Amino acid sequence: MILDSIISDDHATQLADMFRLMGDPSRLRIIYACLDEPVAVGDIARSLELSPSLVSHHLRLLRAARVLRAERQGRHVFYEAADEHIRRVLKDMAAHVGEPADHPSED
Amino acid sequence: MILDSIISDDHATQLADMFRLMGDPSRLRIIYACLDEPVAVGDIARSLELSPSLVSHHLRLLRAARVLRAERQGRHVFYEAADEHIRRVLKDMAAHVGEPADHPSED
DNA sequence: AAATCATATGAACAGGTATTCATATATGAT
DNA sequence: ATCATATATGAATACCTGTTCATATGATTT
Repeated sequence: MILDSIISDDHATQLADMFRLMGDPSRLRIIYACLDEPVAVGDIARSLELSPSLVSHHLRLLRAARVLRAERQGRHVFYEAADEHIRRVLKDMAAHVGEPADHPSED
Repeated sequence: MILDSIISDDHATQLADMFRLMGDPSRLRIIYACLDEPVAVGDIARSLELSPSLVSHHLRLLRAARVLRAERQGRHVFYEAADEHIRRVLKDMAAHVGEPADHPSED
């Protein structure tokens, strides 16, 4: 029996890299913080009560993976979602998590 | 300046847990393998060239998080995607990864 | 130039986790 | 009952990564 939904190792690794980036609470909150509008690093740090250093570390990863894009303006650097896919993925996942369990016998 | 897209720590942690599950290549390939139709554990293992033990470990996590649902049939256990959100999230992320970089100066 | 603010970076440590191996449980057949 | 097949589970290990702290770079003002 042959499965038709198999993806290549390369593709899986690439996708997994993206998901893994969203798989950390701090990083996910950072993504959410600048999902709808560009936000400066310091503002992200303040509103989420995370150290600027930690935020910067995470932003570097998110930028490198093209989850967020950066734009310098004076001494501030503003980050925002890279594209619509990111926004939709987060929205769909939120919908999934928000739903009550519709199948009774999960452990 | 107040941000409007901030999510609670709880919600972020819940979402991050889901994403982290998809953040491993083996686990992601397992999800893809049974995304469109129910597939038995052994078939997943064979087609992905992973040990049944490893597949079972991963399936347990995916089932507990309601990413996949299981159904026993004789001595086989078939796994399939839990709902449409899962399928859409994977599809959107694939679209994102598949795209060429549209912003030139990322590192 | 110095000084201050904003962001980035490097090293180091702690906690987590993917994988393997051995073993157990469950279902069906003889 | 035993045997074979199919999944699941527990422990052990090797690797990875999120966070903190100290320090560096970049930008603006005086």
